[in-house]
Amino acid sequence: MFAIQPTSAEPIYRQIVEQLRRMIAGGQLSAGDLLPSVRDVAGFHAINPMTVSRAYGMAETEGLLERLRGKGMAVAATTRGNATQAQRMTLLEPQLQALARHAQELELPSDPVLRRLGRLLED
Amino acid sequence: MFAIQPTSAEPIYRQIVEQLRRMIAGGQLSAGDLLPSVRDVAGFHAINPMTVSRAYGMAETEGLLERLRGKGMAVAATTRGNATQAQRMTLLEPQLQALARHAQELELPSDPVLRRLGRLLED
Amino acid sequence: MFAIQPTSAEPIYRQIVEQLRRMIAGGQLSAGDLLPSVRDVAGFHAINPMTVSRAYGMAETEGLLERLRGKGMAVAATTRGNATQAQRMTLLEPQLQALARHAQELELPSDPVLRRLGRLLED
Amino acid sequence: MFAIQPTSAEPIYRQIVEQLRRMIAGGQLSAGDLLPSVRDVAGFHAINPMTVSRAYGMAETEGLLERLRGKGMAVAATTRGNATQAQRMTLLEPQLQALARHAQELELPSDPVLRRLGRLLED
DNA sequence: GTGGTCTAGACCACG
DNA sequence: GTGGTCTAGACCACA
Repeated sequence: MFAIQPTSAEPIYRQIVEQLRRMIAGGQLSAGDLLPSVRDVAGFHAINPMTVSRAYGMAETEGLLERLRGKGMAVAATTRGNATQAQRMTLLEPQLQALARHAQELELPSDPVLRRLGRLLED
Repeated sequence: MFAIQPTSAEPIYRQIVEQLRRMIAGGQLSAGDLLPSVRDVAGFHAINPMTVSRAYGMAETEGLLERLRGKGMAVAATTRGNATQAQRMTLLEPQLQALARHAQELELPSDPVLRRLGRLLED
Repeated sequence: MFAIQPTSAEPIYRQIVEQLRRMIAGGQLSAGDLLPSVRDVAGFHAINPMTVSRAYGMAETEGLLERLRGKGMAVAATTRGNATQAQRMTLLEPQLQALARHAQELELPSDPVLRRLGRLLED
Repeated sequence: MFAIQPTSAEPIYRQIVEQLRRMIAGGQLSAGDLLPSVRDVAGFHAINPMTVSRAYGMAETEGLLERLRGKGMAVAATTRGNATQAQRMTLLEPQLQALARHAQELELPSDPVLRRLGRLLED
């Protein structure tokens, strides 16, 4: 369900929240879709349930999810969902800018960087 | 001298270390080059000297820099420097993979992502 | 817990790191062992928590320790631990050479030096 | 003349002062003996003349050396020189205690440590 | 409860 | 002038 890297410098709870944000914006998750339970996610990835709970809680605060009593968490009905392509590009912009800056610091020409990214995007 | 974003989630000292790593690998800094003093960097960016000192210290531990007693820090002579393009691509790989994964979660087609990155790389 | 001499010329944080290195190599600390918290060590020895934190951080960089998020620092699982006697002798070699050189500069015969060391090793 | 390790953590000036102290206590240097000039020592070891000068100055302050105008530095006449063996052992005691503690932390038995030191003392 | 980061400022070591 | 170490204390991130 989620791609989680416990070793990453990025905190686990944020990996989950941002992944949710992207999957909802991208339409992979639609309003009303039920999310896996805190216990399931925590058990599957061997992480602390409190961490998953916190991520769900923050996503709820943000309006991405809503709590369905007795059933779990679901994608919020109010979510606009499936944002326009331009809106989704905006979410990627900071990472694109950081990547470009780093490539320049490495004195890498555009071509190999674009080709490598193109290949990764095909998968 | 360094591009520092105090608001970023990435700690300042690590921003400096990683920037050093890239600039040395990219050849913008060559073995023997003297770095700006801790006090200069701290004053210029209005950050605490200890933060800069910590970054320099870690870069020294990593073998990127060496201390010239009484003169300051310099790019280490042992540094291979100016790594091959393939080696430099390796430093960018994790970011490329993360970017590709996020683009897919956003259900973005390759084309606009590659075009946007291409434009950023031209600057 | 740790033997710390605040008056020594050797910085406190390095005293801690090197002691960790020896105790792990010697098997007194085993992979997975939880270390006393930064605050405990700092309080016990009346030193600044940041000093301890710095020592732990360097030991982590060196691969001796690993951070268990929210639980503290533990001896790294990857540590070979309990090195062979020959490997442990290697860690002592520089000090042995310095001691021998100093004894010679003092024109001290081997015998009293060895006897004194022997007595100290019995404790 | 002096055994100097520029890479050591111990500052160069102190390496010189302590070596002087030991060689005078051990009788290898006698009252009146002329020391090599600052320029010679600095040139030979490729270190900063100011460092040597500082070491000589501290040794003078300590009463080990005296300045002979126009001739250079010499071992002070007032120096008791050639201390008793017990006095010289005292100068080695801190290092012996540190070594013993480290050997114990490494869980090394006395025997190999003493044998290795014995061999080094024979050279 | 853990550790991490940063600040402001002091003092030291070295050249 | 350089960097190194330490303190006291604040605030954050994570579990």
